[in-house]
Amino acid sequence: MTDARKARLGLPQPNMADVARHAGVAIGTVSNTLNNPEKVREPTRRRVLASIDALGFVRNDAARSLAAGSSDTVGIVLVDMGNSFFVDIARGAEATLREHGMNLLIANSDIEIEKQLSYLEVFEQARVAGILLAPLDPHITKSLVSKAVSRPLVLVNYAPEDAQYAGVVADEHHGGYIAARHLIELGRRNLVFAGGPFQLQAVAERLAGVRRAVGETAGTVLSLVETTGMNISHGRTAGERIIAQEEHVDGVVAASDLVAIGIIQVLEQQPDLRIPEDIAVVGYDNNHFASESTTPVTTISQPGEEMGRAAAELLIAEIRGDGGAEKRTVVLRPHLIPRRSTIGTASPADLQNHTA
Amino acid sequence: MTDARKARLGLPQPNMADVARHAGVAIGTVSNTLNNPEKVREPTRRRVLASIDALGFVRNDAARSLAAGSSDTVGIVLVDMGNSFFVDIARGAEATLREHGMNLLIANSDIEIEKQLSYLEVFEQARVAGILLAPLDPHITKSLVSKAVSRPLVLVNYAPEDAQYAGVVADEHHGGYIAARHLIELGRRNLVFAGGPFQLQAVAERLAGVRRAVGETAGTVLSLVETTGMNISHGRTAGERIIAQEEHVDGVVAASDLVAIGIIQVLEQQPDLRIPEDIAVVGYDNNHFASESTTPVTTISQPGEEMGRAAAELLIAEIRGDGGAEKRTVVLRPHLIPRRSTIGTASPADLQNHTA
DNA sequence: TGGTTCTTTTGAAGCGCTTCATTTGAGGCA
DNA sequence: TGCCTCAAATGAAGCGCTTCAAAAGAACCA
Repeated sequence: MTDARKARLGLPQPNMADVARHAGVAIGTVSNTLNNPEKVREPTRRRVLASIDALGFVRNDAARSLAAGSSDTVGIVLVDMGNSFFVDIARGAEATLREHGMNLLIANSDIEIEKQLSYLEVFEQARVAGILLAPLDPHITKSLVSKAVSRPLVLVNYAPEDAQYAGVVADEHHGGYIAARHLIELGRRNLVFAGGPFQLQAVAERLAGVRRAVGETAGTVLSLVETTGMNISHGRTAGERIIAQEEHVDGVVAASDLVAIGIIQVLEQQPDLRIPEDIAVVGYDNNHFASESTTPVTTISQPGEEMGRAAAELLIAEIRGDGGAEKRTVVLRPHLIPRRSTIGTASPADLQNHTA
Repeated sequence: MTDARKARLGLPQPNMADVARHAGVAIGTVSNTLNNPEKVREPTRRRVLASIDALGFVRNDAARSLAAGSSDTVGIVLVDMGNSFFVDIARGAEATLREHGMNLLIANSDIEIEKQLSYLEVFEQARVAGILLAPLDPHITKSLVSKAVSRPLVLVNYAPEDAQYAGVVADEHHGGYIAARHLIELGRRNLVFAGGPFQLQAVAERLAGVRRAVGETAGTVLSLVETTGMNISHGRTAGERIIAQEEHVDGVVAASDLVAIGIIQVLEQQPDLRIPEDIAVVGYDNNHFASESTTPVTTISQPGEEMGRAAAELLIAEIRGDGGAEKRTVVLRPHLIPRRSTIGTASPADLQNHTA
């Protein structure tokens, strides 16, 4: 059977015993050459490595992790691979894991809870070293997580109340704050916050941040335009409501880039309104097309990559850490990316890097 | 050591022997219950399943694939997770694999050859059942592939000349053809093909398709605007060249949506030019923002998901197939998605589904 | 009841690796 | 030379599963 497989693969698929024989050493020495090179004398090591090369040996990870009781692969379950935010998280996590000699395997659950569970189980079966979970909806997640996972796990983009798991989240409040600050610093005093529904936690927090900034500067007023969703058509609706407003609005904080784009599309059709001279718009999320649209949109960039990195760090600590270290929740700050929709054709250089 | 691990995980992590003991059967019976249920008598099976549930047993995949000599997981190496085309491929592959009870693990290589190699090796070490490789640049890939992979492998979006591997590709020629046909059917006779550089194979093929369509209809002329790249700024440059052209152009086939958007941005600034009445524009790739821009862009949609599905089918056949079945290359056709940039505000219903 | 056939269950033999107690051998010192 | 020490190398014992030849049971007929 095995021979049949070998034949089909066309290659002998040598194992450690073959390497050991070829190099004239014991099997344990081959293992040490690979895993504890400092325990093997230089010439011996050389010989073993040469044999590995000669035979084209690739160590069998299944056997390795079976024997060792653990693997050096981490799994991440992403809710939506179509969303660049999650892709950034994966990228960040991967970079950090790589620095620690570990690998990242990605599973795409496409918002379907069932798949999310199924992949959690795949990782569980594979006995991965740890799991990163980037859920979309907190509620759904909650029940998920406690299920079936008996492995180090870190939550990304979701703050667990029960300190059972470590987590990494973005500081939405701060994002709203710096968006509004940016407008205020540009001299705008009549602001609108557009997006919704407000009961979405992220939206609520962004709004709170905006409110704080508005409250800090006397003479600034804020009105709200609540939408039922966060895509372009919702943005258009919001735009029309903004135009219809009695007072002259000179600054808009949109809860997403799509909403911002929709608003801009409507505003641009008004012959007497110029962006940003008459009205400046800030979006949120740094979607690809926020920078690609006719009027590039100033936006709040989620710290996706940093979140991924931080999550990986936490996970590694948890994997290494013997026993129950406290489960921390790391909060990372988004930053502002100034573009034409607020600063016009001015050089963005002097406004760049509002990372703090 | 193992006990320490168990303790740290907080759960006993029972194995098959535990289950067998608990159910009062032999270990082989537990295995059969899971893998060959038809070989186990109903009551016995029930008892075993009950025990599995009671103990919270999760089978160890490392041991499983070590013993069985193969796993039921397939790996895919994506060059660019930020590109929705590749994400679609992964989605399609995943769907098909799932129907066959297999799982898909995604590795993101971010255009870095080194990472691509490294993940190929990870999959190799993990002894995955097979590998899907979706490279970006054919040249790079060629050397890559033959290296280090002794496992069923299917190439997506790259047609291997040497029939060493099966592959799935999109029919670029057809894409160019239907883009031009669409314009011709709308009565346009003075076309431009914009994009480049022309030595990119995909661009060359799309252009060939356009040429064929133009050649088929008497009275239709085609001029070329070659760009040095395929993003929005290249599109703007192309747009200016189109405006400068002496003859009146009434239809444009752009080699990418970004180029199309750039062109549209320039054209829209001409006061006397209306889109699509005076000039219609077709893009390519169905990028997200092609549909989201102010003037939604008619585009050729790559059959990403179908390609993923087809690739998975091929791979499964190869995994199952004993011995060297011929390595096929499946060619899939893209289809047209009509939007405002060519059909204006007309209902797209009667133009939809130009899938053939 | 005994014999025959077919179904179900059993459990030992690996799969290829890591681990670690043990052995080997080199080097230093008297 | 002999003895001791410490570094290097050894190889047997698992890790948890699948497999499969063999044993046990069930079902049937004479």
